[in-house]
Parts: sequence; C-alpha cells; structure tokens
Amino acid sequence: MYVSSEIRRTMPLLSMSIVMQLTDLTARQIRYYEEHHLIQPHRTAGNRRMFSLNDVDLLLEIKDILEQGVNMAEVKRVFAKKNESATTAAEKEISDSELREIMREERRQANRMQKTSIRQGDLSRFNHRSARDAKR
Amino acid sequence: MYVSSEIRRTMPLLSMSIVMQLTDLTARQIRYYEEHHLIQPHRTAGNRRMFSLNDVDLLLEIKDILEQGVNMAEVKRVFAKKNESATTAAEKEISDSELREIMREERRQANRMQKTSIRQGDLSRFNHRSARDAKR
DNA sequence: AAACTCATGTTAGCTTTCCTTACACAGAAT
DNA sequence: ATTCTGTGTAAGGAAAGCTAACATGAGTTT
Repeated sequence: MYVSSEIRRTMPLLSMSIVMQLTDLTARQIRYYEEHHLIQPHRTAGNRRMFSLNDVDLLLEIKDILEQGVNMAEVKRVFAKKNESATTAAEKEISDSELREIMREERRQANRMQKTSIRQGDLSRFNHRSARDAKR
Repeated sequence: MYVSSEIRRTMPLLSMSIVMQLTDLTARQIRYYEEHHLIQPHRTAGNRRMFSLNDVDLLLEIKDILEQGVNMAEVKRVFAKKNESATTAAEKEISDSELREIMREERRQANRMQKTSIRQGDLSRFNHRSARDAKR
C-alpha cells in the first residue's frame, strides 16, 4: 500500500548505477543513447541523471534492438514510428510483435529506398526468432 | 512490461535522496530508524544505503506512528508484534485498522505494566481519530 | 530545579558516485 | 584508404552519501 501503489512509471527514482545494473548497459552507453534523444532522464539540482521505470524499459528495448544488429539511426526511426502510432492511435503500449512488425516494415522500406539504412550485420534473426520469442 | 513487471518490493533500488523525497523524512531520521533496527537497507560496495519499496513503506508507517506522539520503543513493539502475527498467521499484510488496534492494545498493556513505556504526549488522538482516519 | 532521555539538527572530514570533456579504437560503410 | 559509429577509458571536478561527534529543545525523572 502507501507509496508503492503511487509509484508512477514516469517518476525519476533510479540512479545511474541502478539503471546500469537493471539494464546491463554501461554508463557510456546510456549517456550515448540520451545524447541521441532516445531517453530524456530527469536531472537533480546537482545535475545527476534520474531515471524512471519507463526509461529502463526503453533502454532494454534499445539494447534488444541494437543487439539484433541494427544501428542507432534505425532505432531512432523505430522509436519515432512507435511514438507516432501510439499518439495518433491514442495507444500507450505496443507489443513486441507489433514492434517487430514495424521494424520489418522499416527494413523493407530502407531496402527499397537506398539500402543505406541498415548496417551492421543482417536482420535474419527478425524473421526466424522462435527461440528468442519463446523467452518473452 | 520488461523490467517494471519484475520489480520486486524488496529490490534495493532507491538512493537516500529519493527516499527522503518519497517519505519527507530527513537523512538523519532515516539513519536513526535504521540504527534502531526498524529498517535494514542494503549497502552498495561503496557503503551507500539502497532502499526498497518495502523500506519506503516501513518508513512511512514509522513516520505515521511517530507523528501520533508515540515513541520509538513503542514503534519497535508495534513492529515486532506485526511481524509476529504476520509470520505465525502466515499473513503478509496488515491493515491500518489492525495496526491501530494492536497499538491500542499495546498502550493498554503498557499502562497496566509500568506506565513507563509511553512518553512524549498523550495518545488521545488514537481514540478520536475521525479527522485523520478520513484522510486514509 | 537539576539531571537525564529522546529524537532530531548540524557540522566536519572523508569516500563514493556521477558529471563533462576529450581522446582512442575496432569494425563497418563509403 | 578514409570516414563513420558505437563504445572504452582517463582526467578533473562536483554532488551526494557516510560516520562520528556535539548541540538542543521538549518531556521525564529524581
């Protein structure tokens, strides 16, 4: 009861070290993703970053996507599209399958357009993810 | 999804400054309550306290009880009894009303025993708490 | 009244954590 | 071959946290 029930996913409660533990990312990586506007952690009066649970989830998604061999530019596009569809459709959440579908579409478009959008390895895992899907 | 669903109430995620904000207690107070074994926050490798959501709830309860004009010794007894009844009866949670009942009983016993247990003001508010009760 | 207890405030000195900035580097893209 | 990208790492400084110690006001005991 009490506080825990009032914890909002957007409340900046978590310090850098905790987020590093939760996400298994380095501080360098987290700051880099912020630099690219993928997250916007709050700042304390003393300029320290404070993260929300939402931020942690975002970081985990970023990590997950990057590990698939997608580059930052693409991650940004995926997130932009995700926000777009979320706001236009007034949806707050998006499922993993939806996310993968969006990325699949992104990939198709990028391939058609100029094939410069996707680098760093192939995306074959996105089309046969039975093993990974089972884990989620 | 992802992390937030895995957040356990016992995970030490929160720093001192955040807990101060959440509870509106001073660092001095929080450390003092720990000194009296009312909470046992984790420690980082660098000796910093890290609090769980459970700790925050406990602190809020402590604060609430102390604000009624009860002293620490009594708070300890209340908590001891609470733990006892929780473990023996295999109950995890205790309602506010139950808590107040326990404290009422405590007070009666203490008065009978040696009347040294309760100091610092009277407990009259416990018997006519209509205004405060309405807030919870 | 004097001495004591309790819960909290405050200060000092020190350690840990976090910040920014800058440079380095390996692998991929051009 | 050169450039771009994502990450590592180091330096110097500042914020936040720690312990220990003394201070204090309200209530209690002697």
